[in-house]
Amino acid sequence: MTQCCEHHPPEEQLTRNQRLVLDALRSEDGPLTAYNLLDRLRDEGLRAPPQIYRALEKLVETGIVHRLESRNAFVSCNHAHCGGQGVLFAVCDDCGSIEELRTDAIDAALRSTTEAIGFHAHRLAGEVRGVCRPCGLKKTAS
Amino acid sequence: MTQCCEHHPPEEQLTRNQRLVLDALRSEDGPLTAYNLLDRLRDEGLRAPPQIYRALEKLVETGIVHRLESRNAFVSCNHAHCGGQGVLFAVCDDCGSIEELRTDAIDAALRSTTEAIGFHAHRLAGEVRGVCRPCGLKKTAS
DNA sequence: TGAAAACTGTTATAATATAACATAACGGTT
DNA sequence: AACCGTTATGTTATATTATAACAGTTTTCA
Ligand SMILES: [Zn+2]
Ligand SMILES: [Zn+2]
Ligand SMILES: [Zn+2]
Ligand SMILES: [Zn+2]
Repeated sequence: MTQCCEHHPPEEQLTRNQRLVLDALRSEDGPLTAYNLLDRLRDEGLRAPPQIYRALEKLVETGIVHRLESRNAFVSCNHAHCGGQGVLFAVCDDCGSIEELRTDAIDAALRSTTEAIGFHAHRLAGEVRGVCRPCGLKKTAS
Repeated sequence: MTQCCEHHPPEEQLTRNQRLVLDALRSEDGPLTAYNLLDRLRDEGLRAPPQIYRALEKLVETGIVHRLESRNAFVSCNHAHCGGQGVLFAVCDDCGSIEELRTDAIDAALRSTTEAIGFHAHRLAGEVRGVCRPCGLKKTAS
């Protein structure tokens, strides 16, 4: 969370804009788009898209924040991603909720798949569509 | 390729615009963006983005074409995806080449990961970043 | 045949992201 | 302190990606 290993720069080194963006993402439990963030941070002096995108770029690079590709949105992460594990979201087709999964169980299978074609895998990024537990229960109830 | 099972509508049923877009994608070995396609198909009478996006929507829905999220681009597929297997691309960080992988080997691990949280998974969509075989060989050579 | 559904063409606009440039703050060296 | 390279910032303008909305046409099929 704070600093799990030598790979991650400590959060204290974040710049003002990076910190503002990160805090905004943390204070939200779902994903936010760059323009959502811009709206929320205008009062703090962030007025133009590049300011947001630059902060996001750095945060994503260090793995504190992930980009949710299918929605052009960003979420803060409280996993570690130390050894270079992947980033995988479970996205509910019914309610749109998302949850980040650990890829540990998948990594071995993934590796064998890529090795078969001589591809040297670094990390997986993906999304699983499906139905979350609450939505599943609602369905069987009805 | 043509029709592998009852899930896929036969390609003969594609409309003119869908066929034009599909053929354009097939004639290219890499991914194309919607606007790339628009440029290539202007002479065939496709002049506006919605015409391209609508065709793509249908093609992606039926699984003949995939969307490469990290690039906002589209690629034709020659796998089957019958049982609802996922869509997974290996993307080379060095040369940008892409290759579609089968997800069979990782489906089980994925399932156990999602079941652990009560999520009922339908299908995976993702990308593995890494280094492709040719680029790997170039590196060790140098 | 005749209504519903799907596809088409078109214009306009929304939403997402980056280029380019000028300035300011930071960090280490002399 | 003065210097210099690097990184971060603010700003304007623009590029890129995607959809809304509407009118007309074709296809499907009861
Ligand atoms: Zn994470
Ligand atoms: Zn749900
Ligand atoms: Zn495929
Ligand atoms: Zn390569």
